[in-house]
Amino acid sequence: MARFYITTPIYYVNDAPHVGHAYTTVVADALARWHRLAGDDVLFLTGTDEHGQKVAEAAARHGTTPQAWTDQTAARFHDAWDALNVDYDDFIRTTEPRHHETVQRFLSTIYDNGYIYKGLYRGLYCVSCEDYYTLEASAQGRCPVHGQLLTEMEEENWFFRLSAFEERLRDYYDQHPDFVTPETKRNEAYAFIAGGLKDISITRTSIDWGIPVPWDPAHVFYVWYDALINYLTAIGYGREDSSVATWWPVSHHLIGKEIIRFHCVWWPAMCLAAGLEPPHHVQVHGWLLVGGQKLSKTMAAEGAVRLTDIAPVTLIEEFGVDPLRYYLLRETALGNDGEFSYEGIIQRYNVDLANNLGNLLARVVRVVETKCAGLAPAPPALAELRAPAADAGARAREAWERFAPHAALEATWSLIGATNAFLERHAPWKMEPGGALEAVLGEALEALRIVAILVSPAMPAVSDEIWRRLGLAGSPTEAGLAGLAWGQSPGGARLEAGPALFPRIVSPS
RNA sequence: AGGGCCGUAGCUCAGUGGUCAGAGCAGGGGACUCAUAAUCCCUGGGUCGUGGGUUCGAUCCCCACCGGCCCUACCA
Repeated sequence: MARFYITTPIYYVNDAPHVGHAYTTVVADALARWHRLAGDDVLFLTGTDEHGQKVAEAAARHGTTPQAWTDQTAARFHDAWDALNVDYDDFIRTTEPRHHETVQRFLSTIYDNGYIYKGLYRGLYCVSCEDYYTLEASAQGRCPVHGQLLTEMEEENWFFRLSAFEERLRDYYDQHPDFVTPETKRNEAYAFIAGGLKDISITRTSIDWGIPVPWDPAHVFYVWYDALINYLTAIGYGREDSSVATWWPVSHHLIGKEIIRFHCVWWPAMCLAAGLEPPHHVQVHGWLLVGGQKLSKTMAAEGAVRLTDIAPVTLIEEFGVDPLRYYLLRETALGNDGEFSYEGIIQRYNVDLANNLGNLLARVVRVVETKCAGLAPAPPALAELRAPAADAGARAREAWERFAPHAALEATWSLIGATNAFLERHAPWKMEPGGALEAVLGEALEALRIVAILVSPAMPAVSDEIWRRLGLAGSPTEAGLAGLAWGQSPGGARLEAGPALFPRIVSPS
């Protein structure tokens, strides 16, 4: 049996869940659902990143402990994913004991292998940013953001010998051309490696909200160092090695483009340092942009846009869970930046969902009601829609397998379009009762049954509802990919009309 | 500031070293009335950011510039 291990980044708890987080998570969920549909053994992991200075400070500001603070803030994330019908298999929090254990094992191994040493971190510090900049990153000794003079500060830290892996990383990239997709992002990571790697500081003494360094308890690991390792914690690294052997070779990390360096350079190097193969695949996606500007905290603070303030729940209330999921998956090609707008959601909703899909179901069910007493005719074996259905299924399958949900949905909608056109050609509403009429309607119903399956990774609830209204036994997920084959409707089922699946949105605000 | 990605029809985006550069939506024309004023058919021709260069020939290759964005010890 094929296996599929998909991860999202773990989200930093200080952020409130916003549309950007939802985007990544929904994509991962849809991919996981597709693979389950295909009968694969799937492990879908998401979670929260809970260490670091910012968290400790936020907790202090709220007059509570970091642990109590993260208990609250982490809850916002799994609540959001529940609201979005995200069916994750595991939700990891970096404050969990299992994670501490794995991190210490993993980094001790790297230490034992000689890739961690003590050094002096010297950096230029910006008081306003509360952050360090390297000399190269600074604007002639001034903060690139604030323009103030930077002060030089230094700190004794443990360093990871990243520089030792330049050659091995290049070899790995050369031997695994699909390690990072899409190709432009791969090139970006590769160019960074080829440009030369410097050792990086991986511990802090200035804070204590982190995982202690086993061999030097005065230090805690820098957040990113412990965060990346969550992907191994969840599969039992250092605790259940057989599970690592099962899942690590089929691991897929879904990440946003801003964290390419961590996942495509640091992380594979860390794995190599620990004597582990790098992850199997990293899929990078772009950003949702609003009016050409990113949904960032900085912009929000400046009042330019406030979309990070848009909670997924707000959009769910306005459009429904599945329409939102559909929009996120369909609107932009994974890997590219995409435009995010209310107008865009409304258009997708009205055109793709209400007019094409919802209306198709409504018109077919209506004609069956009036002409066939509401009983579904079985599909004919010789059918015009058989080829378009097979084609849509094949294209959708190929698209999901190459992490292209937008293309999978586009393929699915080609079948919906073909079915609407088919109805126009035959005009069953004008036909006399009889075999010919039943054949036409049977065909249309069969196409809808297949659409219900194809649409299930993106819109699970809608998929189930279509299935139910078609009077079919079982469920689309139970039918699986085998259910895509033409001619499986038994016929004779009683259809249910029901209210509009997607009532048109008439007057957008 | 340095490194990187991107800039294609009104909008959102595909795409290729060379026959007329594509799709969806919007717009225009027609058909139909089963359906959520839905559906179906036809249609419009955009200096492929700007200026150079390489080439027999570039939107796709190289350089510069302009604009947007990402990274450079927060961050999908």
